[in-house]
Amino acid sequence: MALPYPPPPLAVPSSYPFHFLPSSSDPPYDILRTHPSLSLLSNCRTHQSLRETHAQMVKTGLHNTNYALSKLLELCVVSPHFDGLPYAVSVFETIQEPNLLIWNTMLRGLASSSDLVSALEMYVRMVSLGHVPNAYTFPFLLKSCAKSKTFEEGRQIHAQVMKLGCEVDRYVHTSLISMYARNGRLEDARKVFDTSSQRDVVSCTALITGYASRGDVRSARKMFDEITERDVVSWNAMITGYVENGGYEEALELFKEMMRMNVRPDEGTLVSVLSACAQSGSIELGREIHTLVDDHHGFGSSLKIVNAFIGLYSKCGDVEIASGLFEGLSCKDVVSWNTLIGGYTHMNLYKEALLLFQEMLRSGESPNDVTMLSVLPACAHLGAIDIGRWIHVYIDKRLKGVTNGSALRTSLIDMYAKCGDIEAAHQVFNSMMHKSLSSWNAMIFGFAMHGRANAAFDLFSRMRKNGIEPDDITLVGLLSACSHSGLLDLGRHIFKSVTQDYNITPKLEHYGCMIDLLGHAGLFKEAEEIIHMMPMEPDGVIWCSLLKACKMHGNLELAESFAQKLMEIEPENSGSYVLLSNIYATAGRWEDVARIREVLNGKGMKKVPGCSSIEIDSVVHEFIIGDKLHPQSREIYRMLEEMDVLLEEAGFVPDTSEVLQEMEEERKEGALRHHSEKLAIAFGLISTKPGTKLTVVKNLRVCRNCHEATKLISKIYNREIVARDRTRFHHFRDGVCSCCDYW
DNA sequence: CTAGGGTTAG
Repeated sequence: MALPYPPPPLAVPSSYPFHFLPSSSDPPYDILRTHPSLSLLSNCRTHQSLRETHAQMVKTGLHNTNYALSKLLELCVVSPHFDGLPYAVSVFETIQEPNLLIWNTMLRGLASSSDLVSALEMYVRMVSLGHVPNAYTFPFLLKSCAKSKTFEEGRQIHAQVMKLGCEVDRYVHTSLISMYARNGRLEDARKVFDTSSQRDVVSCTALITGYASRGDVRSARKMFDEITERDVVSWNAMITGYVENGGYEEALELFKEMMRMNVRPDEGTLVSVLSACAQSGSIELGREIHTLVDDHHGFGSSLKIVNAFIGLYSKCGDVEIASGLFEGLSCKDVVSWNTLIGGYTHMNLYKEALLLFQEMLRSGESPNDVTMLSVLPACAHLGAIDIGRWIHVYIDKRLKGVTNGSALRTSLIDMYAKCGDIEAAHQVFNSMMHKSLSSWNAMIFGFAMHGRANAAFDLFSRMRKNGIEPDDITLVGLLSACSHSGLLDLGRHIFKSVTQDYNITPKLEHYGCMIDLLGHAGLFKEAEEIIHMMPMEPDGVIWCSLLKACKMHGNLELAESFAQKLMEIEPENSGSYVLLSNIYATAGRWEDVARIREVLNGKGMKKVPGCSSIEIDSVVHEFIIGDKLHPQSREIYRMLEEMDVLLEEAGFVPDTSEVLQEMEEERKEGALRHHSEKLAIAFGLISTKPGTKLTVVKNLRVCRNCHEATKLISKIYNREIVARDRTRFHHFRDGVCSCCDYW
């Protein structure tokens, strides 16, 4: 048969930046293999040394050989010492005719990053250039599909596997099982599993992980028990499966059994077990393992294990030891930073969390999604909106397609709402393509907190129209919207529908909101009926809200009995004593005030100091009552004097009963003692341009005096002032507050 | 050159 001459041009997509030059013919293999530049390659531990070796290769002409290039790429892609993937990609793009090994190496690298799209693009490019994938290609590709949560692509790859007859390859077979299992498609995984008669440990382990990640620990255990020859990995998979599903006891039990059977634990075992200890609070076993590890095995130098210990100690409350271990690390990775930052957030040490985050940035470590999920709540607590905004930009720029995208947005909504910028929160919410239930919930809570009950309920009906079922948290959000706005009847209606319409068993929080609403309205009888009716004991928050209601309605008798309950439940909480003494003071019962103070002093308890913070130019400034520690203290107090004069001129009369109830030593400083929020506002006024909105965060509730004063200040200085107290937001503008004096 | 498990948050 005569071939056409000249041959027809190759159909090559024009968009590829490839130069189809004739491939350079590689020199004999032996020369290549022993070439000095190539032996240098394996010693490269930094990005810099890699580039130098690459330069060597260019000098000697090795860069034109596919063999040397594949070695170079492989090193870039697998090196644990640095992230060489971007460099690999840039080198790859210069290769004139990459061979199958090189394509596979690139896919290998892309599979370990979690970038499915790039991996698929690479595969499509490879195939459309006429390469036929082989059994080495698919495991990499399937790993990419397993990591992302879309199994559609995985199924298409499966079809390609079948077309090429690669399903008989052991590696491909297990990769397919794992891909389906990790995507939650256990039926499909099982089908692939059953096509082979040989049930090796590896396939079984893939299924164990799949069952466990879907919450089906029993099927996982059944599979585990069926394995005749278990290896470390299968033990680890089962232990992790238990940990993931909260079965810490079983996990630790299995670990002990594993030790009894003389299976030597590896790094992965310890990491899982330590995670179980951390989450279940088994600090003793954790310490035991710590001494064990220090004594025998060489695990002390393993970064992953040290990180696991940092997690253990910071979760179990020993932040000192955790930060000691962290400081002792000569080489920290993202996880080390994330773990300690998360530990600080966990222990409510928000300032420390933010400081460590800033140190992380200075050190040159790039934060990832997990970092942000720890840092954003810290911003939210402290009202650090500038840092929060910075993080928002960072997420948009650098964390575009990460797996936790939805969680990150939800965390941003919460951060903006808690930092006082409800509009920004709303914008983030509206920009979300895939809204999860928790993002709806976060937005509803945001509106509730800002006293915008209408917006909360509008959002709720939008949510229902979108066919989304509310959960218990959604309904707490709605109830708290009612309780922040005093919507008693609507609250009653929602409370009823919790059980009747949504088939949700009311939790303590639902009862709490309802009791708060009733107490606020002075309906103590009804509130107490609910307390008798509910199946659980009320907590401190509930008694506290009733106590506050008593103060508002001047109900001394009930106040005493509620305070009694509160002291029983939380004997070390000074709040109950302070509240009760305030109530006595309002009623003029000074001997009772003195008596309570004595009890308080006798127990060595101290009133929690009011603390307000304001963020100016990304720096959070904290103030406590009467505080003179700030470097600009003199200017602040000068401003306060001016404010007091103007307030008086505007007709402001302080409520003296609130002044009189201050503690003795505080009273010495007179009636002009300034609450922390006023200090923060004064500082805000002198540190920002006229007309700038001020946002203040306070740890306690705003007192009536300060509330009145702030209303006037917003008018006198023509400033919008947003203040967050313990439970909600107040937006002061032109002499009025968004809460309409109901809080 | 390949497959199963393993740190951080929620």
